[in-house]
Amino acid sequence: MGTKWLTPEELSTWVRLVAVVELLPGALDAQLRRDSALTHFDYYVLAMLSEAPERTLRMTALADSTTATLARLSHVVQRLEARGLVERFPCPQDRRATNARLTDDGMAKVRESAPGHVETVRGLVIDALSPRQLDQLREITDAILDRLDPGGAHNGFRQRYDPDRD
Amino acid sequence: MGTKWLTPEELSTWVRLVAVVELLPGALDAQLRRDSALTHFDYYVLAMLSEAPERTLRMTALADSTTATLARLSHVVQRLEARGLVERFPCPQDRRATNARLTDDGMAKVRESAPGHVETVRGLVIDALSPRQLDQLREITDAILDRLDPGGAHNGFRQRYDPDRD
DNA sequence: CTTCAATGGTTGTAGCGACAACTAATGGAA
DNA sequence: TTCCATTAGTTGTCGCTACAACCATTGAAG
Repeated sequence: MGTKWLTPEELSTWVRLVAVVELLPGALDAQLRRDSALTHFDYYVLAMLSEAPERTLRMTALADSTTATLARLSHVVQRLEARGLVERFPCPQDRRATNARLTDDGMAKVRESAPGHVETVRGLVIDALSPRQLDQLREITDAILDRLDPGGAHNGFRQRYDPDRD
Repeated sequence: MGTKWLTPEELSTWVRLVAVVELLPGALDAQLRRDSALTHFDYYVLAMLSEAPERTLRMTALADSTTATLARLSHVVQRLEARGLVERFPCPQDRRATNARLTDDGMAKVRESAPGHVETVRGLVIDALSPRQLDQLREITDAILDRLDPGGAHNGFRQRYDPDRD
C-alpha cells in the first residue's frame, strides 16, 4: 500500500514544530551558558537533584527524570563532579548502583541561575501563550510523549522552577 | 523586583515540552540513520532543495528555510557534496554567493527515504493528535516562533518579499 | 551453590554543531 | 575613485552526544 503523505495543513504544522524543536534547545543553552556556564541539560540535572530527598538520586532515577540515556548522564555527571557541583558514591544497598548528590556549591549554582532561566522560559514560551493554549499544549505534548516515550516518567514530576519548595 | 516563578500548571506544560524537544530529534535521527544513512537535518536540506526551482538554492536561502546557521549548513553541505548528493557552484549574479544543487543521486535519495520518514512523523506526532489539536499546535508553534525566531520564514514575510519568487 | 540472564553503570570513539576568526565580494558615500 | 561597512560563506577547534563494547553485581532457576 502507498505512503499516506502529509496534507498541506499537517505539513504546515510539522514544519513549525520542527523549527521549534530545532531552535528552542539552542536558545536555552545560549542563555544558561552565557549567564551561568551551564548547558540546559546541566541545569536540568542539578534542578532534579535539588528537589530530591537528601539532594541525592540514583543514576537510573536521574536518567529517567531527565529523559536521558545512562551513558549521556554518566558523562555529564562526570563533568559536574569535576567542577565540584555534584558528588558520586556507591549505593550501600545495591553495589551495582551509583548515587549522585548535589553539593553545597551545586545548590548555590542552581539558586543563582534559576531566576535568569525562568525569565527566559517565560519570555520564549510561557508568556507567548494564553492560559487556554497552555492547557492545549500540555495535552498535545502528553499525546506525543505517549508515542515517543511510552511508559516514561512524565507524570508526578517536580523540578526547581520554584525555589520556595525546599 | 522578584522572579515570577512558574505556576504548577505552567511547570507541568514546560516539563512535557522539554521532554518532547529533547526526545523528538533523536527519534527522527535514529529512523533516518538506520534506514537511509541520513540525519534529520540532512533529510531536511535535501527535501528543501528537491522542491526548489532547478533543485537549486543559495546557501543563505537554504539556511533560512532550515532554521540553521550558515556555518552549520556549510559543514553539512560539504559532507553531502562529498557523498555526491549535492553540488555547489558560485552564483553568477553575485560572486559572494554559493548555490547548492541537488544531484540526481540526491534526488533518488530523497525519494527512497521519504516514505519511511513520513511514516515515522505520522506515527510519532501527526496521528497522535486530533485535527483540532493539529490546528492548535500550529497556532501555538507560530506564537513561540515569533519569540524564538522573529522575522523568520515561518511568518510568511520572506515568501511575499522574495524577489526570486515565480 | 552454581549458572546465567538481567540490571546498573562506565568508558572509548567518532561525528555533529556552536563559536569565533577569517576571506572575499558588494554597494553606497565622500 | 577610494573607502568601508555590510553581506555571503568557509574553516578550525572544542565540547557534547550517540553508539557500542565493556565490567560488576544481583537474583532466580536448576
